[in-house]
Amino acid sequence: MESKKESNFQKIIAHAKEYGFIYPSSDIYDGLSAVYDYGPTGCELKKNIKDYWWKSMTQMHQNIVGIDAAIFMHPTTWKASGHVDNFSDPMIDNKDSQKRYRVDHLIENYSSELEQKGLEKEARDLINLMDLHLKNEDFSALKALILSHNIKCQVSNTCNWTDIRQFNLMFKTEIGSVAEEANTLYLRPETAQGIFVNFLNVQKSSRLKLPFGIAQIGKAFRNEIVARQFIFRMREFEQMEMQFFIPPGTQKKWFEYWKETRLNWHLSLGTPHSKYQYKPHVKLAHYADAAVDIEFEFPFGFKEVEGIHSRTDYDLSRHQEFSKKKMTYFDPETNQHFIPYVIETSIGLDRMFLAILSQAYTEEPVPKEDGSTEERIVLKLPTKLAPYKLAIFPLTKKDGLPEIAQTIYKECQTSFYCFYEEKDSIGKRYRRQDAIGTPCCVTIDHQSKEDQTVTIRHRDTMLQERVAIKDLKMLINSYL
RNA sequence: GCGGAAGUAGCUCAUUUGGUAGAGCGAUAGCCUUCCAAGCUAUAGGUGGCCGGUUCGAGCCCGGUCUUCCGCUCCA
Repeated sequence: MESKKESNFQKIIAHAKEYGFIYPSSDIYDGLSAVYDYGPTGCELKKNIKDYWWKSMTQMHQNIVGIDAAIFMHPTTWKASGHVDNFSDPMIDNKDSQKRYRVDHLIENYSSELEQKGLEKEARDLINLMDLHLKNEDFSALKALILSHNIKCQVSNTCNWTDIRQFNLMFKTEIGSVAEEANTLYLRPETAQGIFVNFLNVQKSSRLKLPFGIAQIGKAFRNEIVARQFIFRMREFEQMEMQFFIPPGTQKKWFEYWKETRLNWHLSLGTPHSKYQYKPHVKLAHYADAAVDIEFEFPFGFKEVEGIHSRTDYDLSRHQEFSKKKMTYFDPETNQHFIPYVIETSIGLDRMFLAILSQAYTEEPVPKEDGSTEERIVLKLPTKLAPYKLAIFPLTKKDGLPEIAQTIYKECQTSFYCFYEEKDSIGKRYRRQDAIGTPCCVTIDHQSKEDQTVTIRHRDTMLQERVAIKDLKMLINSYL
C-alpha cells in the first residue's frame, strides 16, 4: 500500500513535468535543490487557485481588503517579529548517533545536570561562558567548551562531535553597494509582517472598523536545512494569508469561525471531507494562544496545507515597542484605545496546488470497442481551476471545419481560456486534454455545417451531447 | 547533515567480459482515415550529469563533484 502511494507520487511528479505544470528550477543545470518552476499549464492552475482564494476572501467579505507588500522589509521588522532570535540557532551533530542538537540546549542540559550534583557555581560559570561565546558567535570556543566539559550525546554516549554550524533560516542580502552590518536585509520568511506593519495605513486609508481583515498573496523564503517532497517544502514558496483584527477577548469565537470557514473553503472545491482533517497544535509558538492545522491527505500522508493561528496582540505590540509608534485602535462605541488581537489564516499556495493536483490525478480503465480495456490518465480538476476550460477541435483538417472551429475559438477566448488543435486523431486529442484537466472539448463535424451544432465531450464521464454553437459560450460559463 | 540507491534522446528503458550509442512511446512535416492515444512515409533530437584519473581506447573501471529519490534528522 505504502509503496503504491509512493509510486503514485512519482507518477504525479513525472506527469507534472511532462504536461507543463512543474519543472525543476534551472533544469538544464541539473536543477536547484528544492526550487521549482511553474510551466504553462501550472501557472494557469496556480493563478486560478490564487484567484479563487482571493475572491473568497476579499470580494466575498465587505470587511476584508487586500495588500501587496514588498518582499524587502526594514531589518527591525524581523527583530520585532522574533525571527532574528528564534529563527537562527547554532547546531552541532554527534557523528556516532547522527543526532543533531541545538548547542544552547546541549549545554543547558549539562548545566542543569551539574546543578543537580550540587555544583551550582560550575553550572553558572558554564552558562555565562556559553552566553559570551554565543553573543560573539565564537563557534570554535563553543565547541571547545563542549569538549572540555566532556559533554556527551545522550544517545551514543560519546563526544564525537562535528563542528558547530549556524543554521539561519532567513536568507540574507545587502542593500546599497557597501556591505555593512547595518545594510543587511532579509528576504521575508513569512508574508504576515507586511500586513502588521501596514495595519495603521490600511485601517485609516480604508476607514475600516473592527473586526476587519487584510489579505495578501506573496512569496516568502526559508533556508530550510532539508527541503524535500517536491513542491511541498520549497525554499522559495508562496503564501496566501489573511490577518483578521478583532477586539481582545473575542479571539476564541473568531478562531472557531475561521477554523470552520477555511475548511469549508477547501471542501467547496469538491474534495471529499475524508481527505481533510484538523490537527490542533500541542506546542504553541511564542506568539500564539491557539493554533490548528488543516491537513490534507497527500500521497505521502496527512500534512499541513493551512494553519489557523490565534496570534493575540503579540505582533502589533512588538511593532509598537520597536517602532515607538502607537499601534492602537480607537473603538468609538466603548471610547477605548487598545491593540487589536489577530486571527491568522495562512495557506501554502504551492501545497494547495499539490493537494489539488494529487487529488485530481486519476488513472482509470477505459473499455475499448473490442472488449479489452486500456488505461487513461485524467486530471479531474474542479472546472473553475482548470488551466483550459474548453478545447476546440475540427474533426478533420478540411471541408471548412477548421474555419468554423476558429470562429468558435475567437468567440469564446474573450470569456475563458480555450485550446485549439487540429492535429492527430480525435481520440488522441481528447486524451491530451484529459491529461491537463480540460473539462470540456467540442468537436466540429460535417453535421455542424448543416445545423450549427457541435458535440461537447465531458472529461470525467467521456459522454457526448450535441449543443447549438450559439449556446456554447453560455453553457461553459455556467460551469464556472 | 548522515546512510542507501540512481543519473544514457522530451518520457520509459536497452547497449552481454572497456572498442567513440539503439528501441518503443512522444515531437515535427506529409499522406490516408475520422468521435476516444489507428496506419504509412520522412525528419529532428544524445561531447552518456559534470570534472579528473587509469588505458592504445571509457557510457562501462577508479576518484571527486552536482542533482534527484528513499530512510533518518530538521521543519516558530
